Amino acid sequence: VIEASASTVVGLNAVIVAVTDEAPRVLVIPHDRERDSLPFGPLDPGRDRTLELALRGWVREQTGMELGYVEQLYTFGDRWRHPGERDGDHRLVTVGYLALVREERLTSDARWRPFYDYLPWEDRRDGRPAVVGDMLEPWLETFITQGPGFGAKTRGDVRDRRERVDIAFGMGGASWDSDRVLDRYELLYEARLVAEPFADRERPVPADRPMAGRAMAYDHRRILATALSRLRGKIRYRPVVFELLPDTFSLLQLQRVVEALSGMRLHKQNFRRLVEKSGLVEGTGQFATGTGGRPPELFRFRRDVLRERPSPGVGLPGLPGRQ
Amino acid sequence: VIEASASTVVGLNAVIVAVTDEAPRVLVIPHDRERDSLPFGPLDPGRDRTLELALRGWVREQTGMELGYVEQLYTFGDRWRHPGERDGDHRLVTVGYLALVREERLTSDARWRPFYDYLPWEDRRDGRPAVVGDMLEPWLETFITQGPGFGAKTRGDVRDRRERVDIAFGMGGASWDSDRVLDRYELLYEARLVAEPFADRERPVPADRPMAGRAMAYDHRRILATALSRLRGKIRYRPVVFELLPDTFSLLQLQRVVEALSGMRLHKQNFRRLVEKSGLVEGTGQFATGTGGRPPELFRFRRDVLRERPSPGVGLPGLPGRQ
DNA sequence: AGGGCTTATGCTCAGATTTAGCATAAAGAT
DNA sequence: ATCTTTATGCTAAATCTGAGCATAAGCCCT
Repeated sequence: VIEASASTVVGLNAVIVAVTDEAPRVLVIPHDRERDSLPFGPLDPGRDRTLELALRGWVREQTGMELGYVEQLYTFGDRWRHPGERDGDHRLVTVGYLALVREERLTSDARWRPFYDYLPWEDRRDGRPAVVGDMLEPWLETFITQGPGFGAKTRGDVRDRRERVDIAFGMGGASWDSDRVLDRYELLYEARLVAEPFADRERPVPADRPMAGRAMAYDHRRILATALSRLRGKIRYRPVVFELLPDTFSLLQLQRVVEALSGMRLHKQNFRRLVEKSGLVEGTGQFATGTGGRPPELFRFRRDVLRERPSPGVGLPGLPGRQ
Repeated sequence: VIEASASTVVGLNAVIVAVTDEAPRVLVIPHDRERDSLPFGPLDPGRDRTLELALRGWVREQTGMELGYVEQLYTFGDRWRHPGERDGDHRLVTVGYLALVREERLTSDARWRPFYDYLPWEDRRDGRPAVVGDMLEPWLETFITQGPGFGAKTRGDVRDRRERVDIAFGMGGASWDSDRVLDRYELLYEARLVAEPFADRERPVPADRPMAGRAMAYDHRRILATALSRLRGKIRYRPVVFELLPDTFSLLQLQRVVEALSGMRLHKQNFRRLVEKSGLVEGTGQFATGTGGRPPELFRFRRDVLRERPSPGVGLPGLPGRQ
C-alpha cells in the first residue's frame, strides 16, 4: 500500500550535552570555516535493532564515548532542509536525540563548544545580554512592521507578529519564559536574524544585516534549540541534572549547573531549602576542600526520591516544580 | 556516505483525541475481530513538504476531518515491530502525532472509542479501578518475583523490578504519578499482562493468563500510551484543554474535561479559584440553560494569557501548574 | 595571630498559595 | 413548597515562597 516516488533515508542526530565551568557545552564537529555540525549518523535499516541503539553505536565508533542518559527529541522531516537535497531523489528524515554526559577528553576531531555561542540570547545569568537590546530588539521591531520579505503587510499580520515576538522574547510587558528556546530561534529564522535562512537558500547574508549567534550547518541549530527547550522544561520535573554532575557534589555545584542550563540566577538560600526539602539529595558527611571559603558538604542524588514524589525535579523561582 | 542494506519507509500515525460525555476518546480503525488500529498513512518522500502536512493530508482524505491542534509525539523505529516485517527487506519507521479535536460525526469506517477501554488502569476518577486490585497487582507481584520468562532471577533483578513496578503503579507506598502512562504500559508489556507481546511473537495468549485492557494492532497501544502521557503532562503548562472544548463552556465542563484526561477527580471550588485566578478564561456574561441546577456562566478561553504568564495551564491538585 | 575575603549554612518574617470545607444562590423536578 | 442539583462566595489552617540577616568555617595576606 505504500508507494513512494522517491526513497527515504533516516538519519540520527545527537545533541550531547555536558556542563563544565558553569557553561553548558555541546559536542560538535567542525563543518567549514565558520560553522559546526552536530554529530550525525545513519540508521542502517538492515542492522540496527532500535533507533537508540543505532545512535549509541555510531557515537561510540566516532567519539569513543559511551552514552548514558539518552532521550529522543524530535523528528525533522521538512523537504529541502539539506541544501544538497534540492536536486535529490532521496528524502532525509532525521531523528534528534538528547544525551547528557559528564565532559571527557575527546580523541576525535569533535570538540566541546558552549551552547550559548549558538544561542547567546538565552543566557540571562548576568542580566539581559547585550545582543538583545543592541541588535535583536531593534531588528525584531523592523521584522514586526516590515515582515520577513517585502510581501503584503496587512494590519493583522503586524499584530500577529508583534504578539508572537512579545510572547517569545518577553517584550512589550510579556514575561520571559525560559523554556521557549525553540520559539525564539524559529522567530529569528523567520526574521532572518540568524544565518541559516540565507544558507538554506544559498544566498549571501546582506552586508548591513547583523546575525545573532554562531551559525551551525544544516538545521542543526534548530535541533540544538529543541534540545535546550526540552532540557529546561524537564529539569523541573525529572532529576536529569544529576546526569551532568559527578556522583557527589556540593549544593552550589548543583545550583551552578541548574543556572547554567536555565540561563538564570537563583537565590542561594532558597535553592538550598528547596533542594534539601525535596528529598532529591542526601548529605554524605564528607566535605570538599580547596574551594576557597568554608568547605561545603558533598551530597549525592537520592534514587529513592523517584518512589516518593510524582515528578521530582529542581525548582526554579517563579516556576515552582510540581511537588 | 549513507549505505543501507535495506530500504526504509516512513509512516505516520495519528492519535486523534476528543472528549465527549466525560470520556476521552480516540479515533480508531477496526483491524480484526478484537483489535483496532490507529489511523495510519505513509510519507510520500517525493511529494509531502513536511511530515505534519503529510499527516493532515491523509487524515483529510481518509476521514474528511480537518485537524486543528497537532503535535509530534515520538518516532518509533524498533525492528520487528510489525509482525509482517520479519521476512522483510524494508524497515518501517513511524512518527506518531497527537491531534486534539472536537468530536464530530464520522463518515468513514473509523470510529470513536474511549481511551480507557485500552488503558483501563489509567482512569482513577472513581477510585482505583477494579482491574488493578483484582488482576494487575497480583500478577505484577508474580512478575516481580518470577520475571518475564523463566530466565535467571537474581536478587538484584527482583529488587529492580519491584522498584520499577512500585514507581510506575504507585505501589508499596510510592505515590501515583498520573503522567507515567507509558512506563505503566511498557511494564505491562514486559510482564506480558497485555496481549501485544504475544501477538508480536505470533504466539497465543496462555489460557490461564488475564489480559489487561483492549489490545490494539501493531504497537499502536504504545503510541496511545505515549499520547496520554504527553497530554497529561502538557495540560498543566499549556492551554491545550481548550482545543477539546467548544468556544464557550462552563467551568464545570472544563473541569470534567481535565478530570477525564488526567484520570482523577478535582476539588470543585479550588479548581474554579485556580482557573479564574490564572487568567486562562473570561466570563461571557451569558449563562447556559437546561443543565439541571443553577445555570452556570459560560466562559471563553483568553488568548492573552499567553502574553502574561510563562507557562499557562490548568492546575492539578498536588501538582500545581507553574505559575 | 589577626583581619579580610570567600563560601556555607541556619534562621526569620511577611506575603502568597493551597487544601478542605461551610454556606448560600438559583434553577428544575416532584 | 420542598427537594435535588449545580453554581458560586468565602474562610481558616497549613504550607510554601521570596528576600534578607546573621553566623560559621575555611583560605590568604600581612
